[in-house]
Amino acid sequence: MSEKLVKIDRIDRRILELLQKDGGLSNQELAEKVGLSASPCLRRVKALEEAGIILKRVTVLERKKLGLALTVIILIGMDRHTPERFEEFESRVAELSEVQECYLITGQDADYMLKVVIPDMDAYHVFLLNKITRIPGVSGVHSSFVLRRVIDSMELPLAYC
Amino acid sequence: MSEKLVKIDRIDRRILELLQKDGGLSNQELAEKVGLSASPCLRRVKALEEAGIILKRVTVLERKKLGLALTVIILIGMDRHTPERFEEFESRVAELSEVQECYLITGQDADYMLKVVIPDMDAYHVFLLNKITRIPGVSGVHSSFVLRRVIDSMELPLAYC
DNA sequence: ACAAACTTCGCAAACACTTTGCGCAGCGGT
DNA sequence: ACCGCTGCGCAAAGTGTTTGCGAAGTTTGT
Repeated sequence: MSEKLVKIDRIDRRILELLQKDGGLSNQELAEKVGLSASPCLRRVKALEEAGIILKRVTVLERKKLGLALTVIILIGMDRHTPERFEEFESRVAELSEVQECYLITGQDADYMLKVVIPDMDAYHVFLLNKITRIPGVSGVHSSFVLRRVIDSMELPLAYC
Repeated sequence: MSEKLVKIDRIDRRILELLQKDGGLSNQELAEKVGLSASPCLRRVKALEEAGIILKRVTVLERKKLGLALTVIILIGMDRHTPERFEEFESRVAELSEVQECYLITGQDADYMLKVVIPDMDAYHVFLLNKITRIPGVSGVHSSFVLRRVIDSMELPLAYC
């Protein structure tokens, strides 16, 4: 992690746009799409990785094919707002593979927002009772079930660069 | 999209686990990690793609390096629950590059949950006023700001397979 | 229990892509 | 106009991917 500075020009932005959408693009395909030959294109991608702008590649799987039909948004309130409570909660949540996202958030109603992926209601019931409500400090839990996935990605808006 | 059936054995599961974490793994590295030679490993990955279990690869970028310091969870209520309202809302939201996630959810307080990534409060203010509240039918909007990102991934739990 | 049919492996050859060194062109500052 | 810097493309060398094929192990049917 040398973390050098990189000034992102039009071509870099295009590279980031394309790679965000398709991380499986070969360097050659990418080069062609941005109008460069393979070597400068690869050097740019490497530089973006060096700079820490490109973090990693991941593979996205289809949840339904894996029997994970249910996605739940959970809002959780804590009884006391002490660092110990938060640390305990966070390390316990980090152990749970069903939790895809967990954020500490502002707001009077909730302290944490979780996104959980799980096979069905039965499994969710077990998950909630045995995993979430067992964590010390958890006082209020509100579950919202996802009916429709309008947008679900990790793409960042590059328009502000 | 032939979408053939695939029975996921122990090795397939391992492949999916590894690829979820690091989509940039070469087939050779992957093969070594799962204890296979390159050719059967590649054939399995291809089969998982064919079956639609592996959806795509994406590249994850570092938001802070791109000047996107703020993440907001927005809960939105609609005035009338008609299909037209929902369709209009969803197609308008799909146009907004700042919106990373958008789900139609159950619950009395809100109809939609959005996750928005944006540079700062000023930009968010503009975004909310010019983009979100302008969409017909949006009646209640509640913003929660992300203070800490405990978990943020797209990994699915493979323990249920 | 045995054989046919099927599955899945590893090896090796053919092929393709990635990666590096190098020379050249364009640009900004003096 | 010249020097230095940056970034490009070409080409060669190095790696990785991909395919065909025979062997080994497993299941199915008789």
